[in-house]
Amino acid sequence: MSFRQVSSLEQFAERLHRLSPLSGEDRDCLMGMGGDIIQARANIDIVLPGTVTDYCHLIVEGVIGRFAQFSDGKRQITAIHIVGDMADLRAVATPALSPAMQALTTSTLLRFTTHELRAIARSRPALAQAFWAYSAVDAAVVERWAANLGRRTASQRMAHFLCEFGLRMENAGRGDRLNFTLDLTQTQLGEALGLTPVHVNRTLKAFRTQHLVTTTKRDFLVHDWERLAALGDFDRTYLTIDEMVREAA
Amino acid sequence: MSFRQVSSLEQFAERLHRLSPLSGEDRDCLMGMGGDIIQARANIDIVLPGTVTDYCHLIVEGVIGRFAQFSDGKRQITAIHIVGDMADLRAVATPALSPAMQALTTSTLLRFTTHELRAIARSRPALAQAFWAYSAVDAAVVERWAANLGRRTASQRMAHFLCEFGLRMENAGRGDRLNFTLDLTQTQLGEALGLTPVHVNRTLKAFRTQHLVTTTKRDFLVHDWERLAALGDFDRTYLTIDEMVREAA
DNA sequence: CGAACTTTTGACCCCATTCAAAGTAGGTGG
DNA sequence: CCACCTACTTTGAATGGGGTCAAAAGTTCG
Repeated sequence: MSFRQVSSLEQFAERLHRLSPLSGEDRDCLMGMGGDIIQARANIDIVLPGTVTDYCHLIVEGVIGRFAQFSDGKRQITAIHIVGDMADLRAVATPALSPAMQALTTSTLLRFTTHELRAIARSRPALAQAFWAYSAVDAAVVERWAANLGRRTASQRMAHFLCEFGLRMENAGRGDRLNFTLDLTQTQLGEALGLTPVHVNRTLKAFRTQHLVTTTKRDFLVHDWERLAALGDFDRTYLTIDEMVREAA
Repeated sequence: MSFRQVSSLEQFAERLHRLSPLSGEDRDCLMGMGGDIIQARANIDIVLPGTVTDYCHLIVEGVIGRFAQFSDGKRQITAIHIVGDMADLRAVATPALSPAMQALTTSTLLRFTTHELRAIARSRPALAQAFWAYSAVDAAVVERWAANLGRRTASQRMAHFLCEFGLRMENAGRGDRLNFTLDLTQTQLGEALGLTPVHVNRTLKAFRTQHLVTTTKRDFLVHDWERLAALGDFDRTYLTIDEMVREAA
């Protein structure tokens, strides 16, 4: 495996460990998994809607989106994943429920079989526990996002999204919450926010004129995090859960 | 324990078993759990937003809603639970992430400690596996709902909701998909659908004049399931996963 | 039988969509 | 290096779905 692949797998292991302590052996067991490398250009579907796959996907490079598709062809992106995320770990628990996924930028993934993951979960209870906890955090993020989609205006959704994405990029070691690359087209952003591309554009423009953020190409510079977080009603708790979980344990 | 309490716990055990086979002993272990009885009238919060609880809640009677609350006080209901549902099982994996919950009607709950559930999950891998699968199904339902909130019109959301709720009532043995009681106020319905009470009313009125459904008080009678499902882009797959999971295994 | 919720309806407004077109890269081949 | 193509961003004008405000008509229950 290349450095990048090992490194993203290590990130995943580290995240699991923070959620639920793993022994050195548990960790070795994870790192010893055999996976296939998958490359995908932007807008390529990695898992088609309605498909049952026997794989889980770890993001090595790029941005990928989980989505639902409607009969009119429209898509709603329900989760965004970046380096170090295992995008569809819950498929280990219920293979019939693997979500549809799409590469949003040129991406590299490491693909593992649900079979292998289930096997190591069976043999190592600490890993099983950590996997479940990881899925639970993912579910909480989606739930929070559902709330945003239901009740909030375009700028509130955008603000929340920028806060969340910035923090996650920071956690993944790709810039910080005030300065990161959000390499999506405005159409893709619209599919995540439940807005039309046109309105995404207008919303961003408003943010710029209010001096909330500056964008050069797709690099975002946040000028006033407090104001952005207030606007988006952003509560960092649900993202920094790793720490809370440890305290509670 | 009363008949009702035992019966709802059995429903929960049965559901787990369909997701991931349990032995008789696993089942006994579940049925042997000690829980507190909780009663709550409509609109009472069972778990306050932002609270960390050490409990999981099984619905014995009534309808309860999981929700997120915003700083302006508005709420978005992210999941609805009825008899036999364990509403916040994922709290076993991550106690810090127990969602806020509210009784939507007068309800009876059976409350278990996450500690006890975690203990039996640790001692019985089959149960741990089943718990994870149960949480995964819950997450898939929430994800589907997020998609609806993001991209669909009021009538599409309503149609989808009625289809889903009807099927779940049928599965729980409370009427069937064409004929069930949806005992929520239109305000509560609005909080689930991301709509104002006024617009919920108008949407229901439209359904009535189109002869999609009839409502007497809060009893719903669906006249044309096919049309309702088509309107809501309802895909039953994600709810009848129990069967699919068994085929895949 | 009155007080407090609900459901229903009407009138008006606004946020976001739709439709349309111009401007701006980025990339490819001649 | 320019011409051209395709994809993305930006802006304008008109439309509409759902929100807001307000009030009346049912219900439920003490």
